[in-house]
Amino acid sequence: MRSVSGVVIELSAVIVALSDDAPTILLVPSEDVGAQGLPFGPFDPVGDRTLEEGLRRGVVQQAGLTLGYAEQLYTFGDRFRDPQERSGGPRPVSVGYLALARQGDDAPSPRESWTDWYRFLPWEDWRGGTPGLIDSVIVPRLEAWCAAATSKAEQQRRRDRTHLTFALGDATWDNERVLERYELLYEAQLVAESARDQGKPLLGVATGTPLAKDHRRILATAMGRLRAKIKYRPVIFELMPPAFTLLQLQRAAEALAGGRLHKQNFRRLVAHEGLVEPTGQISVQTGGRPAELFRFRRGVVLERPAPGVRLPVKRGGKSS
Amino acid sequence: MRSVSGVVIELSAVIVALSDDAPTILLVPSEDVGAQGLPFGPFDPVGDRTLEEGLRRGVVQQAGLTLGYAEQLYTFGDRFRDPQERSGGPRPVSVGYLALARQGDDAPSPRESWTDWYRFLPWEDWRGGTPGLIDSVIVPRLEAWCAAATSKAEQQRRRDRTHLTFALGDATWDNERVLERYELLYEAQLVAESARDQGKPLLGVATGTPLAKDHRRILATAMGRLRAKIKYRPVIFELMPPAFTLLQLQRAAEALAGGRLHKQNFRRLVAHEGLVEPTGQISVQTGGRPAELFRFRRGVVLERPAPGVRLPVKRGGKSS
DNA sequence: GCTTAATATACTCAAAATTAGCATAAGTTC
DNA sequence: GAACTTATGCTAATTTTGAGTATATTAAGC
Repeated sequence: MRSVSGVVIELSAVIVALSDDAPTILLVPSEDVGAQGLPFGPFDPVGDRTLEEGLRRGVVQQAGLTLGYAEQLYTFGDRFRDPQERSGGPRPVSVGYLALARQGDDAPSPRESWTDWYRFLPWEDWRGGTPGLIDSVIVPRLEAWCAAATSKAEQQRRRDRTHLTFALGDATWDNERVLERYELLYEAQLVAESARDQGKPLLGVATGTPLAKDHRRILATAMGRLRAKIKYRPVIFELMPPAFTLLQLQRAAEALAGGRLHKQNFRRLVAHEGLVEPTGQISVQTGGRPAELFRFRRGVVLERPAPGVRLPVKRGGKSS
Repeated sequence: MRSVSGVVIELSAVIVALSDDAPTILLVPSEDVGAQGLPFGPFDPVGDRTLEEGLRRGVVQQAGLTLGYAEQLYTFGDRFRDPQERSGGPRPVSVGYLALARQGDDAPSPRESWTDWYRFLPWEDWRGGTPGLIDSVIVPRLEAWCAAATSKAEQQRRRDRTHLTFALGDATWDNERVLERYELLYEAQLVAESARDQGKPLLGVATGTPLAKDHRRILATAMGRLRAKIKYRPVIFELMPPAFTLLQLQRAAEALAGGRLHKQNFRRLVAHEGLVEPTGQISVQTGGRPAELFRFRRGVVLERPAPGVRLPVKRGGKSS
């Protein structure tokens, strides 16, 4: 095996916390003009025993934050994922991580900011119904992109992909296909990064706020993974305070999943799975009848094969 | 950001194919004495546009095989994952991939061999009931390992982990926790790699056949991922011939999942989900009533949100 | 040609889970 | 006290699952 030089391994993190009903991510200033980026740092093959250890060290250094839960997401190595590579920089390969933090665990220093993750992927938030952006901008421009294909076969492939990921026709919206949607918008030149990465000017309106390098792609990967994971592992409790009401838990699940849930069924499922146990205390800040406070029941992980919050999606209905 | 040298990126692949009722993986000779290894090659930051492209190029070079389906699994970077690192080698970071091939698509050259993957993780195959190895070797030695913990708290943690992953007590066997089981056995010194990686002699019997470096860990990751994936993506058809009987499909699912399925319910689920369509032809090589031949129905991916083979596990029952 | 064995496939029936509510309880605001 | 919130209990219709039984169609042995 010949040794290859000119590679640099970066470790980047999507650090998620919940602030009221918004899932937020930690961002830092970036070298890219006019864009923020994810916190990241170099992997040190001499000092770091594992990749994850390097990530934790780097995040402490860059953001002054000590991480709790962290899991590896994906390794991003496409050429020119960092536009700087064009001007002769080394080939950066980035190992992306998803990390969860409780809001207020550490106060971020002024250089960092927690930002609603739907600012970058606004089409992913269906809590208030279909996002207007989809009907007004995304669908028309995707249709144009489909029609612009050179061959009939390619046209059909584009249509299938568009319908599948954006739930046109009779397909249903799959909240886990976050990355597929971002990649489609990237190919169809609907996000600012497509033009930027090719060094071309942007045509038309871009959707969502761009991030540095390929960080929006990493965010999309993280969102998809987290949405999948809350269904079979109790990771949502890493984001909750030690005690919470069932409605708070529901709002958290809705914030991550990007859709509304059926309240009575949600509480039935949560209770039935034994995910939580009552603390005996009562919350009075509800604005209505006081609610019982619950805590995560650690024992579930030993009882159920795949403990997570089930998501009884609400379709037509009126009750809240 | 300071540039760090002394890192080498490797791309390794778990290439799975089905041979009769055995899932097999492609292995190549390894520098490690007495062990085979996964095919791998270096990532070339100059020539390879993407990591996956590098993988495909490397696999063609090393194994003469052209890959169909491939997905990234995980990036392995623990120190001393390659024992050679101790003697001053560079720090190897390996991006692991899962790839699927149809048996017979390419004839392997004599240096490679397709080998039953349960040879390396024999405790994962429950098709013939609980593997004898678990009761005879694994459970007794894991119990000794639990008892050997220094503190009561650590003892309890080890017991919980053992019960959860190996389904002792009232826990149920979760066929996706392949990696967790391997890592437990590694920590408990039940696999040859634990001693080898510490440069110590092996105490007692080792379970399963070892592989080079951390390749058994990569295999465990691949097996867990594939077992999860067949349930929500139609990847199993990448391993099947173009036309097959429902029993052949069931045997394939059982081989991957490592357990028996309920025949009547399996066919009901497969038919109900619209995963397959009849070809109109009949297979005569059944040894009984001839079976209808089916093919994968590509349309499903556009209709169902998560099309995959459901696995109606068989518990007590007698009917085959 | 008949029995036995294998496999394929159709159909059933009870239990469990899900969906989509209604109804009532217990507070706050004006 | 009326109107409005939110919490929580309960239910009826439907769908899905689990675990079969029953029957069909072939091959092999005698």
